[in-house]
Amino acid sequence: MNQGPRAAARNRAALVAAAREVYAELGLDAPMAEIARRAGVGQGSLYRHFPDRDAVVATVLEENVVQVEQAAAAEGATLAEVLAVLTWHLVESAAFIGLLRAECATVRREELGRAGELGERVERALRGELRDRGQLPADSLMLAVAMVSGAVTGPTREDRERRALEAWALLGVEVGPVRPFPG
Amino acid sequence: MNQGPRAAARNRAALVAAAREVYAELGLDAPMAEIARRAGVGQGSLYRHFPDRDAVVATVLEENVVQVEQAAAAEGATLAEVLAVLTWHLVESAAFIGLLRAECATVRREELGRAGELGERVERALRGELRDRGQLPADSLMLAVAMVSGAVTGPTREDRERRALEAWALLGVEVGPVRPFPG
Amino acid sequence: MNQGPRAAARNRAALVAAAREVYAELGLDAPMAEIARRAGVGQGSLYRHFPDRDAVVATVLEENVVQVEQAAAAEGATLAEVLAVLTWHLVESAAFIGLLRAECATVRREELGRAGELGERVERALRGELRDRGQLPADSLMLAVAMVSGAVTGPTREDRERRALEAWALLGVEVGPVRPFPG
Amino acid sequence: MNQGPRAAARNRAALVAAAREVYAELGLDAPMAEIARRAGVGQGSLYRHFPDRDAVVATVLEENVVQVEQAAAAEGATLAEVLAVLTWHLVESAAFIGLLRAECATVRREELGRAGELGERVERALRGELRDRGQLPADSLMLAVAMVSGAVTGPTREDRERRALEAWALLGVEVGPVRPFPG
DNA sequence: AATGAATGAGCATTCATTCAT
DNA sequence: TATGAATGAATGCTCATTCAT
Repeated sequence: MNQGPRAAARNRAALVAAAREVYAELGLDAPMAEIARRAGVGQGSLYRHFPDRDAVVATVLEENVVQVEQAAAAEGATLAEVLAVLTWHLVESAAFIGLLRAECATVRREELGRAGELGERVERALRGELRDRGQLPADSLMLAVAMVSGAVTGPTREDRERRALEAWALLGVEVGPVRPFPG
Repeated sequence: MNQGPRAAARNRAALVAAAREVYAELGLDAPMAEIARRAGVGQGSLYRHFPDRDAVVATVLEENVVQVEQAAAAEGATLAEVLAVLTWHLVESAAFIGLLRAECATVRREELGRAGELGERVERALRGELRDRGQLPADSLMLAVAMVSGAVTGPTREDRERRALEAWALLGVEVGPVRPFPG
Repeated sequence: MNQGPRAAARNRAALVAAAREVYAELGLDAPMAEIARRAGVGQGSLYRHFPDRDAVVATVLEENVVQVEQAAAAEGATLAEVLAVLTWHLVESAAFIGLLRAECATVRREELGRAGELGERVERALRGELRDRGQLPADSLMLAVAMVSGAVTGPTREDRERRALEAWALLGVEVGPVRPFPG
Repeated sequence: MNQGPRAAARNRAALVAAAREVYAELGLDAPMAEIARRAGVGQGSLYRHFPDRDAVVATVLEENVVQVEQAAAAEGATLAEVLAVLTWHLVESAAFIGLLRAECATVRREELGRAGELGERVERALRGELRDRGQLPADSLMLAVAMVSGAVTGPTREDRERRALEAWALLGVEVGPVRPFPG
């Protein structure tokens, strides 16, 4: 089963994918063992790739954040499009919801580790899109994002997407078709 | 340290207060032992007063919900006033935030036990206030509450209250002075 | 609810009866609280009447033993009759089974406390009956009793009685109609 | 103290041996921690090897049962020889006594988990030996085993073996020299 | 004498993390 | 580098026993 060094990158990717799944299903305090199991690697390998639990969470969030940044950096991106990507990640990833709500939350702060930094990167990405097009005052944008994050609950993907869109509508903010980046 | 049976009611109250504090600081899955310790009683006493963890959570939430219901039932109550009471509890109680966000959440539902019922009681209380005065479509009210719940983060009481009020403002909903019930 | 000193004897009797029931249903390590509850008295009263768990067990067993002794002391008692009373108690009382099996058992000795003494009293009662009538060598009688005790299992009273009688039959020992003393 | 994965099989064996000892000394509801301690491993390791308490009990009993089955399956086995092996295990293992007595006991059944199945396997093994040679009616064989189980008490191995043999003698059943299988 | 609350040790079980292989 | 066993510190909960009333 040990496929040697060549498998290292593959294993890491499998771990991140497994972690994303597991966090979505069981929440952010899911057992580490479950992540390793679902990635098909030993627990030791998990800890070789990530020093501790926070590092896994941060890596999962990193991917969410990077996609939002990429969407924002894309040629001719509109705020509606960037928010659509952000919304897609909210719907998919319980961890991402936590990030955007809990940036400075009093609760479970410790579990989010580098959350502050990641939250700021989301904010920067959105601010860039906001120039001159604001449907919302710039300072309110992250608040709106937190509010939508609060609304994204429900057992199925569809429930969560519907609620997210209703929430944006209630804020009077237009959002493009919800999708990952690149589409 | 044993102050005898006379202290029973006092102990129960201390446990609820301690639980509220602990939930605010450590989240809803805080150790039971911490609640007992902070209330200054043995763990056994905690379990005498509450059969299990859910009962403690439910009791804490019950108090939040009852105040909202009372505010709604008060003579001449307006929606703004009821939302003000609800907002006060959001600001004070991490558990209450969880209740209003997670009513149908996919994750950790089990930790909220009777949450569904409590969430419905809040909804009923608010719907009663909404007749003929709706600044929001009735169906959107609970969604709006969830959104504001999502916004209520921050290390201090003041942070959280400010963010809550900004969130209501962003939704265009008027809210009275944030306070418990009765004032 | 406190009916004063006059109720003391009544309470004690209720506790013994409750203990007998509880031991039959839940085994000898049933919670003390369950006994008090079923007797309708506070736990404190249980501990006023009995210094500790062993004392309760011993008292329950005492009553079993006394009936066997009385049956043996009765005018014109036959071994078959005495064994019938003993068998009745085996069928009714899980604790009594334990006593007769575990007199010197390596297991759970501690729970039986005065068991040795009680076991000897049963033996003396039976030996008295054995004179000149022995279907069994005298030394084997207590062994036979232990063997029958081992056979008395089953979910219902009827199951247990049937098995007890089959066991005596297998040993070639005649037993009268199974009944308490006095009938 | 951690001797690494190589010790896994050794640890498992140590756990089973420790469990057997502990059950013999303290009964089937002995603390799990005691088993781990006596095996010289952490509690976590115990739970790695066995998912829960029942699994430990079942494993201990499984070994007893398997030896009886093997003795029965051996070329030219006689009932006396099979019962000799069964008797050896009764003398050694308090858990095995419990199994054979409690197959349908009303009390603590739950602690035996798969006991029913194991008890049936013993019965099948014995029935196979019984054909055409019956000193006992077939239906009485398991009752006789239960009876002997009831007789096997006493602080030392020698006490228990002597009482077991006396019990079989009282039933008129011939038993070979008490020994494990293979001898 | 009765009550029932309080206590705190004890137990099964889980899980993050370390480590020998 | 990968593995998965070992570890031991929590954690929820139970229960015998004590004690203020």
